[in-house]
Amino acid sequence: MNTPYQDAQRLGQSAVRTAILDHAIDLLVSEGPAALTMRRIATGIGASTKVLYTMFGGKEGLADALYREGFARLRRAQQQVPQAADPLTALNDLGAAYRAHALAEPAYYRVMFEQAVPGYRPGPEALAAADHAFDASVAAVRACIDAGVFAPGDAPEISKLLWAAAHGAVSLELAGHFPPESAAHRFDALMTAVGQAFLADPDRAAHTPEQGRGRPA
Amino acid sequence: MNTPYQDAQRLGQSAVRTAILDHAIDLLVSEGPAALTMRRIATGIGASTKVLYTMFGGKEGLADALYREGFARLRRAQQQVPQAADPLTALNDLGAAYRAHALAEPAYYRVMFEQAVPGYRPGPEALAAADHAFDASVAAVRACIDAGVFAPGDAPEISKLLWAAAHGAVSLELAGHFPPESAAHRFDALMTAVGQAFLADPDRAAHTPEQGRGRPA
DNA sequence: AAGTGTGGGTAACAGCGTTACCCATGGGAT
DNA sequence: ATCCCATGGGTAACGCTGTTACCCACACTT
Repeated sequence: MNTPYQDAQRLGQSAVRTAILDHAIDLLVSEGPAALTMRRIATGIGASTKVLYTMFGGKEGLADALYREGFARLRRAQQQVPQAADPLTALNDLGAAYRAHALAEPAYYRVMFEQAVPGYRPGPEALAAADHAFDASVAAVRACIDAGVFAPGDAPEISKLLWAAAHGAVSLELAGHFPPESAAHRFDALMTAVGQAFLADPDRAAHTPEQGRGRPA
Repeated sequence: MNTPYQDAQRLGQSAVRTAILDHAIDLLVSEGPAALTMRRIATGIGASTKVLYTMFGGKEGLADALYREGFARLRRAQQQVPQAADPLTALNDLGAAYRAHALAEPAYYRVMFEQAVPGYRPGPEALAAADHAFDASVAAVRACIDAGVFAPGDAPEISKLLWAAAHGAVSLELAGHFPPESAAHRFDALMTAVGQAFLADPDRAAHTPEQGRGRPA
C-alpha cells in the first residue's frame, strides 16, 4: 500500500500538484478554511510539508492555486448552462447558475471573495484570469444587444454591473443577512431590476421587478 | 507613567473594554487583520492576555465587538449624511456615503463582510444589530415612495436590494476587480440602474444609467 | 485581624507557517 | 565502472498563534 503522494510521484510532477490541490480542496469543502493547514494537507497525502513548499512556495502560492481553481470552476459552470432561445432568458439563466454555483460550493466562494485563506490577495494576473469566468456572461449580454433586446452599449461593462449585483446578493445571502426563504426572490428581483435598465424598450412589463410595486408574489 | 490599562482600570470596567477595542481597532486599521492578535492587543495596552479573555471570552467575542462597532460606525456615517431636498438625491447621497465609508475604513469593511477575523461568524442578534445601519436608507426609500418618485412598494425590501447592489460593487472594488478609475462610475451606474427600476415614472431620463447606452461619460 | 474570594500575571500547551540541516538517491563526468 | 555533485525530501526546530492551568496579591467581609 502506497501513500497518495508515492502514487502521484511516479506519475510525474503535475500529478503531485493535482494530488495536493485535490486534498486541499477536500479539506476546504469538508471542514472549512480553518482545516486548510500545510501540515494537514501534507500528512493527508502522506508527504512532508517540504513538498508543498518546493511546489507552491508557501501557503500563499497554494491559496493562489485554489483561487484560480475556484474561478475555473465558476467558468465551467457558466459555460455548461444550456443555451436558451431568448437571449434575455439566456442571460437570466447565467445569473441563476452563478447563484446556484456559489451556494453549491460556498467554501470556494469564500476563497474567491472573502479571503478565506487569511493572508492571500490575488495578484494582477490572477484577477485577469478570474475575469474569464464571465466570458459567457459578456457573450450573453452582447447577444441581447445584437437581438435588439438591450439598447446598444458596452457589453463587458454591462456584464460587470450584473456581476456586481449578483455578487452583492449572493454575498449577503452567504453572510446570513438574507434569510433563505427570501434570498432567491431578492436575487431575482435585483437581477431583473438591473437588467431592465438596459432594455431597448423600458416598458416591457414582463421584466419589471415584482418586488416593491405592490404586486404580491 | 501608567500603562493605558492601569489608567482605564481606575475608570471602571467599561473604560477597560473601550481601551481594548480602541487598540484592537488601531492594529486593525494600521497593520491589517493579521496584526490583530490577542498578545499584541494585550501588550499594546500594558495588560496580560487574561484580561481580554475575562472580558470578551476569547477572540471570537472580540471579533463580535469589532463587527458590531463596524456596523455602528456605518450607521453613524449614514445618519450624518446631510438631508437633500429631493428624496431621490437624498437616497443617492446615502449610497455614495456607503461607498465612501467602505473605502475610508476597508479594514472594518472586511471584518463586517469578508471574515477578516478568521473564525468569526456573526450570530443572529449581531446580524439584527447590523441591519439597523440601514435605517436611514429605509427611511429615504420610504420618502421616495411617499413623494411619488418611487412607485408604492415595500421600503425595507427595496432598501435591501439597494444594499446588495452597493455591497456588490464596493466588494468587487475592494477585491481589485474594479480598477480605481472606473469603480466610482460603475458604482453610480449600478445604483442608478437599480433605483430606476422602482421609479413611478420609468421615463425620467435624468436617472437613466449613463453606462451601456452609447453615451460617453 | 483573620479569612475568603476574585481578578490578573506567568508560563505552559498544542498547533500554525516556515526553514535550516542532513541524508539518500540518481545522473553525469572521468 | 566508479566517483562526485546536485537536487529533492524528511526531521526537527523556531517563533508565532489562541487558550488556559496555576498561583499570587489584593480587597472586602466578619
